[in-house]
Amino acid sequence: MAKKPTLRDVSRASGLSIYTVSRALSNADGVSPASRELVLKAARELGYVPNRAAQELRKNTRSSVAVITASTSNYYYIDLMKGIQRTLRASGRTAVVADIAVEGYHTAEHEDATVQHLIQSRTAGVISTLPLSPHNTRLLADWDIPLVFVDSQPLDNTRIPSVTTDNFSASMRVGAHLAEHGYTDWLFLVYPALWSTRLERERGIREAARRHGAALTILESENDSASAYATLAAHLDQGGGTPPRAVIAGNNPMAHGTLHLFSDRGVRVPHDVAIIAYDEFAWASLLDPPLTVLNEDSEHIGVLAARTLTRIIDEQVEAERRGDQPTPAYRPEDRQEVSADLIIRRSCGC
Amino acid sequence: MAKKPTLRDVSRASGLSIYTVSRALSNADGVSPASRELVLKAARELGYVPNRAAQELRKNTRSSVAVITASTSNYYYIDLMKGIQRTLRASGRTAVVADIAVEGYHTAEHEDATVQHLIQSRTAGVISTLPLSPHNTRLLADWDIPLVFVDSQPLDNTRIPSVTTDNFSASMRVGAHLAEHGYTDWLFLVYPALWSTRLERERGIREAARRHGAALTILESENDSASAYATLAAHLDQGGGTPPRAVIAGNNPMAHGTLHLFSDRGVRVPHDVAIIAYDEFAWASLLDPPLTVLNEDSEHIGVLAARTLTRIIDEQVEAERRGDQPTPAYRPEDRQEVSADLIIRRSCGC
DNA sequence: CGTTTAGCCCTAATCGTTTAGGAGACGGCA
DNA sequence: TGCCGTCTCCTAAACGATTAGGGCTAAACG
Repeated sequence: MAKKPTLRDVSRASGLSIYTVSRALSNADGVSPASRELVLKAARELGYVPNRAAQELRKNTRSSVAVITASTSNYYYIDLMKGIQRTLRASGRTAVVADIAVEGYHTAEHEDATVQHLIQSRTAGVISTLPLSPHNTRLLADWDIPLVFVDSQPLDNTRIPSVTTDNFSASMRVGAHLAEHGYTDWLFLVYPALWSTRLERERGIREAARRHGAALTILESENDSASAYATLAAHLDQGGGTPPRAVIAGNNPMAHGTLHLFSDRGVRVPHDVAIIAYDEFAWASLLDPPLTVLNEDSEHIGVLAARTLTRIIDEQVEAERRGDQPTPAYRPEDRQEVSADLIIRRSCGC
Repeated sequence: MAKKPTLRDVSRASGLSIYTVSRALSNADGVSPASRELVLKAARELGYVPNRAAQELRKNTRSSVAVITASTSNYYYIDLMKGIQRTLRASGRTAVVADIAVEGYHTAEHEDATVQHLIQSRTAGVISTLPLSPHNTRLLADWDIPLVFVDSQPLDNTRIPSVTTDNFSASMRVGAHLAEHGYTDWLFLVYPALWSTRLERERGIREAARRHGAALTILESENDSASAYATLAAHLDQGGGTPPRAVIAGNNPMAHGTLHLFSDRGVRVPHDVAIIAYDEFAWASLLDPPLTVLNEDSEHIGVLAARTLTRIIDEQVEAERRGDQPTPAYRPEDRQEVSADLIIRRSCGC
């Protein structure tokens, strides 16, 4: 098509003014059935499709919500996104994912650039799986862009809504189970604290080790399978200490790296070393051995997050319509916590 | 913030005209260093962020590319997206995924709605993992939106770029390997032909069965793990025929359903039945037994698709700048085919 | 018959940018 | 001094939609 048809073209073709065309197409009243018919026919024949940029500019609305993640290769995000997408679809909004990590690594500059980008496009709302820098959360607040954290919380700001797992209790449960098996030498392989779930998970595991009198080593790796593999391998090779009796894998990539290493080295699970991992996923039950896993229902978490976000956005546009301040209205009950249970399979020794 | 700062505000604050402010911020020349400094300072103080909708409207440009998928729960898409995102980032564009399936099911109306949505937002380009309806491909063409297919091809249109796997040869390779093991009774569990890779895969398997004199049953299921499980279970229960000696799982969800069923029923793999699946994924080597798999490098496919798409878009904006027709320029060499090799593990009986 | 009311439609302003077409100042040169 | 470039900056017109405010016509009412 040489030139894309605009309202003006439909107006010309139908012999009615731009105003009437606009009203007719948006199904508003003040247009006679005959004119409406005329307009629709002309629009159909021209293949007219409204220009969203122009609409958003004029109406000062926006239709998409951003989900901030880092390293989406974690399968956990798939289910999360599924829940978010499903919930959002109902309200006619779309979710776009903004991956904050470049080549797997998170940098402050790139976080800043991403947030800047979101503001430029005047995003309707943000769901973040990472605690953003104070500067960036403030920036979003300045622009009245509602924010919901999932599985993460900025340390300083307790007002912003979030959906988190009760990782402390869950971790205690993991520890208790290991203790039941009589294991007293644990290794906790974790990702960096940038992903803030790390904190509560670590606190819970530490507390469990203390209560059950287990020796605990904490090993930190980058948040991907290859790093997990390498870090754990280096630790084991380093000799000195005996290998642990149980490994707790902090998330999906950690579990993958661990199992991979043990498989390569012929370490038998759970005979030589037991494994419990965080985050259930589709293939866990089909692994060799089936993986004992802490199950947080990430799809459900996605649904909850998307639901509170849409509510806040809806209230916001309502307020704007009334001429009130469009500041997002956060409520105390918007901070939700869901629990996680242990799915016991074979890798723990059961 | 009560009112979001606009160019006009920066203009007022700096005492310079909107024109000068715009030029200064976009780093164009025709602005004295002193004025530029003034503008930047004012913009910084006000916290000015340009409004993308206004920019895109005025400049008639757009910055995001859409990836059309159905049922993203297939892990295959993660790697694909990774490749796409990585390539796109370099050119300053963003990828948004448009999932065409509602609750796992594809409908023509929803495909139409999605394409309509993409046109409304004047997407810069589209990468589709599904062959779209002729109507929709024509619509995108009418709006001069470049299109690249990955692992799919519309039946009628051979002009549009695509990156596909040589599924026919790959399937022949699968068949040959099964024959080497001496299996003569195969079952091919596949997803619907909506995902057009199905066609070549089926053709290859059929041809292989013919050449090696194997009996072949083809079983179609919906494209998700649960359906695969149910369909296969029903087929086995139906009795009459003996269970097959080898199962070929058409993709990731099919493999998951199959392994799940066999695991539930105590069918030993590969002792009782051998399995080969399409599409390598991170956990394949850690399954019980390690899964023999056809490896198409989906991240690489993503890179190739994104690369040709950006090239076409760039040429398009260049043409537009010159005042030429902005029709996307497709070249014959934009139809690329990559090969896939068999990763032999244990599930085939090796 | 004059006045009101309702229904339909139009003109024109507006959203926040970019940019074509000049205008003014200033220095250099004949 | 007069003329001409060069720099710098400005005014105003787009881009494609929505919508406030008003005008016209015809029916309804007294």
